[in-house]
Amino acid sequence: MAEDRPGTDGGMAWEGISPTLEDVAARAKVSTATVSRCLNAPQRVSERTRERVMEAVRALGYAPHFGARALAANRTNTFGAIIPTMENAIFARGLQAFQEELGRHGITLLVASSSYSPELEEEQIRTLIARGAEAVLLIGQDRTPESYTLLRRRRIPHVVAWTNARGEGPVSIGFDNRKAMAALTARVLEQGHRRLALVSAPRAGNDRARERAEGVSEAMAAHGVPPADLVLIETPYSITNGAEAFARLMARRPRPTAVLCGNDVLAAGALRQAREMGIDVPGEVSVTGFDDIELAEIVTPALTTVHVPHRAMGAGAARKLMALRNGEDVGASEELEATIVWRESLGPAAVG
Amino acid sequence: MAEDRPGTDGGMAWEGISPTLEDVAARAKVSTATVSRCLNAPQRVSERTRERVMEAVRALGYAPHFGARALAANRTNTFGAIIPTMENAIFARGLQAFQEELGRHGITLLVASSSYSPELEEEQIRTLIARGAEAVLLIGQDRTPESYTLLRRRRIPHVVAWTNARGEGPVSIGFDNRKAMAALTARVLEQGHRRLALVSAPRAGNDRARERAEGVSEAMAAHGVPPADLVLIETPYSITNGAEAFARLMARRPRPTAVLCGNDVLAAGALRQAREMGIDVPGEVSVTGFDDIELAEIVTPALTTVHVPHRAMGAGAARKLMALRNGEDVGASEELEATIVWRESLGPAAVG
DNA sequence: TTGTAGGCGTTATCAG
DNA sequence: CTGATAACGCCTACAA
Repeated sequence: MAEDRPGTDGGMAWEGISPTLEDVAARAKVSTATVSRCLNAPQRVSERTRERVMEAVRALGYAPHFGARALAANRTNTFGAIIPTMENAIFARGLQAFQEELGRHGITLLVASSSYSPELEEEQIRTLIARGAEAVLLIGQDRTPESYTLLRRRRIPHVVAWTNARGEGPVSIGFDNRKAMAALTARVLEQGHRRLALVSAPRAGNDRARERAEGVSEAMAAHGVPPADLVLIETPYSITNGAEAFARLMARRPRPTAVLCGNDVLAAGALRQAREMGIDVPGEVSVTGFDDIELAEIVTPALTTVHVPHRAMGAGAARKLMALRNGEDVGASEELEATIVWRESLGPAAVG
Repeated sequence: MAEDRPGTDGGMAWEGISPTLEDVAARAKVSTATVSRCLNAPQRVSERTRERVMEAVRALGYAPHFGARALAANRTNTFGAIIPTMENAIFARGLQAFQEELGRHGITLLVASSSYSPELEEEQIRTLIARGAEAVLLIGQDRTPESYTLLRRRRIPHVVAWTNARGEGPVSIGFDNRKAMAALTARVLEQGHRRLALVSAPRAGNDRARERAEGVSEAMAAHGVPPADLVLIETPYSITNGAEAFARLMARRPRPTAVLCGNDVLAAGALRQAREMGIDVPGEVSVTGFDDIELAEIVTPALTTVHVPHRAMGAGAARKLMALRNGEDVGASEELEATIVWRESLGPAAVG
């Protein structure tokens, strides 16, 4: 049963191996060049031959070899994105919008995650480049200098999102984390809270976390509360970690009356722990989040948080990158607004 | 400043273009073959030359061209996975485990999402194949016949997860959706509930949803409750949809006393709506979920749900695929256990 | 241990 | 409109 090679026999080609341009050409009795044209510039081929070729393509189940195409044409129609994590939904909506916008223009997205590690991110950048990413979306500003060197050397357009970078450096599209967190903190202070705690993500290698923490201090100072009084716990984003951090905070005497969380996931964990400990939110303690993901309105009590323009950032980043790839100018960085969403988890400070 | 070409000058290479093996070879004064060996089989190169080569690699920031490598070596060390959606966390944990297991063996993962559309999935399969995926993870059993044809023709190992497929067809690793849902329904019935409702994902093209619905009917029949009495609403997985479905159910007279949801996300929506409508759960109505994602223990009341062995499926699928790719035999399909997690959202049926 | 050279599947530049 | 043919960057016998 084992035949030799498919060769140019007009019969059923041997199944089991990826057909190539040559196989299609043989079956359609044309040259490989013509097949290639049928696929890439159909209008440059006569109707009759095109039909014959397409028929052969279908019959053989032919699909062009991506690597070979990248090699020969030096283009891939592929963009890359590196996000810190896929484990929670923080980046899901933004990435979805990014993807949709690219998809509309026939561009494929390659996603990698860095686990909040600059070294890992540098590695991922290398991988994306090797795989032919023509443009790259990055989150935030903290990364190794080599990461930027790599991208610049290869002339690969890149944009940083989830942050607002003034001045030189890469083009950014995002919001001012410090300003947003300061505004939220101001609201908390206006409710009479003076003993504040912040559950932050580890700030090393995470400029968003750092800026949010700075925002808290800034607002405290502006309201005449010594920033040094802030109780700060660093812990990676996860519900469990949020719960643990909250428990530790509640063990202090005196207790903080407001617990600000670096994002909604930590805040959800804090709420779970509060319920478990029988602590009333916001009656005894207020809790706030950051991001306004769907989770924020599901939990009880619903979270007061900062609404981040996820979709706008994702779509905007896609448009900027496509423009850059096409050699157009996209101007300076773009600042979007983050707004405060007041829900039930923030209330007035208890007397005393 | 514009030089001609980098050539073999020993000085600083011209920055701005991706260096190739040849560039590295020139700088290290060896042949391209030696550089290639340094990268792929370091032990076959003398210490001295290897150092020189690696130094050149670093200096030039060289990274091998993925496409070229795939073309020449006919291997990519890349696996693919197609999941129905990235929008909610249903598949996050399983995929994470899948990825970790692959990463341990130096394999890169390409992820695509099908939006629960068999046609889109077929398209994604083509794309993954074209990009060199050497093995593919799929979710569930419903797909176009062509999808399987494509994979078989190319001899691409594939495994289906999140389901348990007996008999012929592709190897599977997962749990029995029907059995799990039947077990959960039995618990509900034992609590005295007789007016049941099911909020399911659209069953067309989704065997897991179909089997779960069948499980409900099966358990009802076994308990002497006419399956025809089941009120069924189909709606895509999302919190908002879950909330809307719940509202519609509560508008019926008589109301169902237990609302089973096809997954935790829908159930979370139902709970939100219940709170909004001032309906007590489980006092007036019981609600159950499916999946046991983190969300399930965050919501109020915490969800009674089916714990799905996400991580075990992901890791197991990775091991099976790697074995298959290496030509080993992996035996038949593997059935894992899904267990019921009893939390607060399920209680006894109100009298009357 | 190292170098030479052919080929992987595709695109693109030429002639016909 | 179609067909040769030379790249593209890398791997791998095969030779030295």
